[in-house]
Amino acid sequence: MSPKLKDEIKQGKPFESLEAEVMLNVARTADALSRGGEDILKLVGLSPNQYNVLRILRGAGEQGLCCREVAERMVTRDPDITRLVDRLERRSLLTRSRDSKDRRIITVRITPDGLKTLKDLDGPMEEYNRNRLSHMDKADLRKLSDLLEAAREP
Amino acid sequence: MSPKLKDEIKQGKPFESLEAEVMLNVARTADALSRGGEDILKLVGLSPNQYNVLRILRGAGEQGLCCREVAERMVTRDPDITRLVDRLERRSLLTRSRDSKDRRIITVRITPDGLKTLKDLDGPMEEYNRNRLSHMDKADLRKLSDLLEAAREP
DNA sequence: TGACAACAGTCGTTATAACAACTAAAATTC
DNA sequence: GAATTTTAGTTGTTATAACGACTGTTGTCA
Repeated sequence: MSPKLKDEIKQGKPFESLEAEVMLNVARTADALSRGGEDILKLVGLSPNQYNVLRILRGAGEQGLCCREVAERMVTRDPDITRLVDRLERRSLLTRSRDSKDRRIITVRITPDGLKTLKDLDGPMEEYNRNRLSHMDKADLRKLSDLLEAAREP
Repeated sequence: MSPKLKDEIKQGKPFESLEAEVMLNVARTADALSRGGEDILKLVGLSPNQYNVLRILRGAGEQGLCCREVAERMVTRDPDITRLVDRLERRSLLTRSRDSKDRRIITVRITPDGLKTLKDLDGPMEEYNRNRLSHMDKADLRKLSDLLEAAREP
């Protein structure tokens, strides 16, 4: 049975269109692929969004970023950066400091504790990523990645 | 600049691997594509999961489904079907009834109100799906859909 | 048949997401 | 340069998601 037909049966009705099929498959696949990573994050008590913020801050380095910049770089939007940052600050994984020039701005920086937490996760996460997709060859992975970027373009 | 390099800069660090890049792109794309649909659902006060349950029940027809079956067919997992169904029942979009043979089972069925709600959404949702992906040709959409299914296979 | 395992669903609790109104500071405009 | 708009972030509230323990029912098997 074709994979498409299998999904039609699962879903209980045929796809309205190819576009709808893609929409559904993107959502399904995102959910399926994210599970393993989330399980790893649970071991250290981080949500996917918290992990994402820490990685963004690691990338930003010592100068840190303001809340708005963090929000813009997130994989999935989060309308409540304030409290997301709150929780990480409480756990000493990052620091907040008010900018002296523009006093509206709060600069957020990762701490050594935050860096250590990420470092502990790097290996397991990368291993999971590789294993989870090890059944696909490089060419298909490259193609998939490019098509995904194209899909969200406009 | 290549799309890949652009993402590296956005993310603040290079990808560890092609697999990690795919993981990230699936998540990013799922988020980006889902926004428009969620906006449409907000107009009638449904969450994506609630909408998904109603569509599953429409597909199931008059015989309905038990909670476990609904959960299995969902696009994204939801560990709390009970209260998801609670909310829809309170709004008279579905009904619950206990199976007389196996008294553990609760059968869930969509109501005329539920069907009407879905019917009102069909047009706008399908239009959004088509528009959102209208910049891609059919061959690429087909390829993308197939690669996504392959990715979540094992 | 009586103990035990498996299953279907519920419920209590905590944490997080979503929505909207709000404060404070800086930039614009007239 | 006072009034307005924009920007950055916070906070209050409600709804939903996540986690785990729990109840009632059926199936299994010694």
